[in-house]
Amino acid sequence: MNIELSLKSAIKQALSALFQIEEEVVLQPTKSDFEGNYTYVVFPLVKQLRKSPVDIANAIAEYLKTNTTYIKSYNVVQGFLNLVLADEVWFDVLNGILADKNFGVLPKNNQSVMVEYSSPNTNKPLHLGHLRNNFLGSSVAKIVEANGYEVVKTCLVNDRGVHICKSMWAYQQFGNGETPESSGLKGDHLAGKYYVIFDKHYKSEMATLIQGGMSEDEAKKNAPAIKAVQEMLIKWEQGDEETVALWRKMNDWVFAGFNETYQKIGVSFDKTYYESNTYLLGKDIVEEGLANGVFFKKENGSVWIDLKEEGLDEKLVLRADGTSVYITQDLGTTDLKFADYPISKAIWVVGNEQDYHFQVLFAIMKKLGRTYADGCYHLSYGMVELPEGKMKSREGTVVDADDLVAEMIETASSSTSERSKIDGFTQEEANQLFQQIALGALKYFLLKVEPKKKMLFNPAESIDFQGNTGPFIQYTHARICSILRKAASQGIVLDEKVKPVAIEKTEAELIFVLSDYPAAVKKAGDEYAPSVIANYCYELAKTFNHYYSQVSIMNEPDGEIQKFRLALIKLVSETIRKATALLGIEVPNRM
RNA sequence: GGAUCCGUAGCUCAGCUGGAUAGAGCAACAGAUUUCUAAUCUGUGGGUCGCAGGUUCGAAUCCUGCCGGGUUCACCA
Repeated sequence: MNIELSLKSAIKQALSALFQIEEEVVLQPTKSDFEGNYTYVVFPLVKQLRKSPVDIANAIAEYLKTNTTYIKSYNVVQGFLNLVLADEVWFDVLNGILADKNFGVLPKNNQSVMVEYSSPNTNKPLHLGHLRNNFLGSSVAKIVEANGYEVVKTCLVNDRGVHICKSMWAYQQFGNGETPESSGLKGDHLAGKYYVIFDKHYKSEMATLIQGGMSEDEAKKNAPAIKAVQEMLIKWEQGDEETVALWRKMNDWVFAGFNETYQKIGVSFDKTYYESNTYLLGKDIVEEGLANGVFFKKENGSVWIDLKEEGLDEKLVLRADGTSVYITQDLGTTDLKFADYPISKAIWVVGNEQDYHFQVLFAIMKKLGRTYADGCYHLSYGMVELPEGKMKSREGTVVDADDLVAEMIETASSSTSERSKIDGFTQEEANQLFQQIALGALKYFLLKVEPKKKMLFNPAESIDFQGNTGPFIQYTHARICSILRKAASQGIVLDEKVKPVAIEKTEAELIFVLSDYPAAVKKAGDEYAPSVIANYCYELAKTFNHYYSQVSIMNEPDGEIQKFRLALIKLVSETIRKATALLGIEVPNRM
C-alpha cells in the first residue's frame, strides 16, 4: 500500500464530509522536532472556512481517527496537523514493499530515450571534467531506465579536425616511431603528449615571428606548424593514404586507452558515433531550410537563420565556401539519431559552456518542424574547478582521470588496511574491494552535487571516506550484511511477510525512508539529477546507522521481533544496493 | 553590453512546485566500544539564506531591481 496516497484521499474525504469542499491535499513529512510522521497544513483553508486553524485541524484528525485505521495519535500546533501513523500501517507498508519485486522500478512505458555522454576528443586523455560527464551520463541512463524507459547510451567521438591533426603532425615530426608499447604509455596519453609538444613548438614559432616584427594575430596564422596542420587536415579530407593511415594508427591507440579507462570506471555505450563519419551530415538540412524559407542566404553565399524571435540572434549554419560549421554537423547527427532509433527523447550530457549552442540547435529543429524537437534536452553541468580556478592544460593543472583513479585506489587500500576488517580476503578480493571503495568515493563525490552547479575539487585534500561520502554508504551496506551473515549462520530463515509486533520509533522512521525510494527515483528521472539519488542514499544510510546504534538485532530475545528487524534491515541493504547501482556505485558485503 | 547559470555556517553542500525554531558533512570541542563492523553514533559552539523592495496569513523558496562570480555571444569545435 502507498500510505501517503491513502492518507491523502482520506483527508480529502474528511474535507468533503466535514466542510463540503474539494481540495487538493498536500502532505509533508513532519519535522523531526515534532511528534508525527506526516503533517497536513491547514492554513490555506482558514479563510475559506472561517474557522480557526486549530479547530479545522482537530476536526480532520478526529474524522480520520473514527473513520480510518491509519492514525495512532495526533497533535495540532498552530495550523499544523501532525499525524502519527498506527503500527499496523507500518507493517502494511513494509509487507507491501517486500512483496514488490520491482520496488523502485517504474513500469515500462514503451518509450525510448537516447543519452549521449562522454564524447571525448581523440587528442588527449580523459580528465576530471570528463569523469563528471561520464558518471553523470551513465547514471542518468540508469535512472531513466528505472523510470520505465528503454535507453540507448551513445558516445559521439570527436576524432577529426584541426586539433587531431595537431597531435598527428607533432608525432610525425618528433615521434621517432614511438608506440604505446615502446614508450610504456597508454595510447591516449601518448597522443596527448604530442598534442602538448605541438603546442610548445607552435608557441615558440610564434614567439620568433613576433620578435621579427609580426603581430600576434598574424603570427598565429602564419606559423609554419599551424600551416602544416591545416594542410594535413585538407589531405585527410581528401583521403590521402599516408595521412589517413597515421590518423587511423593514432586513433586506434587512443581508443585502446579510452576503453581501458571506461572499463576501469565502469562506463559503457550501446552505440558509438564517430565525427569522421558524421561531419559531412547536415548539408542537406541546410538545403531543406533554404527551400522552405527557414534559412536565408547572404550576398557572400553564407547561410543563416534568424532566431531573434526566439530571443537569440542570427546564426550561421553554412560558411560562404559551402563548408560546415559545428552546428551544421549537429543538425545532421540529431536527425541521424532519431532515424537510427525509435526514440522519443534525446539527452545530451554536455558542459554548460555549450548552453547557447544547444538553445540554438533545438530552436532550429523546432523551426524546421522536427516533431522530436520538444523531446530534446541538454543536460548541462558545471565545471569542476580547482582551488586556484579552472583546470588549464597549458599550465599543467589538469587532473588526469587515470592518475586520479589510481590515487583513489591507493588511498582506499591504505585506509582499509588501517581498519583491517577483511582478514581472509585473497589479494584479488582485496584489490576488488579497494577499487569499489575508490570508485564509490569518486563517483559519489562527483554525483552528489546538482549537475548544473560548478564544483570544487581540491587535490591536496584527498576525497573523504567519512561522513556524506560513498564509502559511508558502502560501509552501511557491509554492516547490514554482517548481521545477515550472522543470522544465516544461526539458521534463521526469514518469512516472506512480516508479522506485526511492537515497533520502535526508529523502525518507523526507517520504513518511512524506505517507502520514499520510488518517489526519489521518479524525481531523479524527472530532473535528470543523480544528486537526488545520492542524497536519498545518504539519508537512508544515516537513518539506518542511527537505528543500529539504538537497537540490537541478534541479541533480541523475541524471535518474531528479531525476524521483523532482520527483514527490515535486509530491505534496507537491498535498497541501498539498488539506489547506489543507479549511481554506478557497487556496494561490498564486507569492508 | 545582451543572454544564461550560480551566491545558504570557517569550508563543501542539502533544502527551492511557498509552511513550524533554515539542515547535513568536514573542521573545532566534549562524550559513547564487556554488546551485531567506531569508515559508526550522541552532544556543544557556529547563519543579516548576497542586498533592497514586492506578492502572501506565511518567503531561503515566487516576482522586480541591484551587487558579486562563472559561462557564452566566431564563417572555432
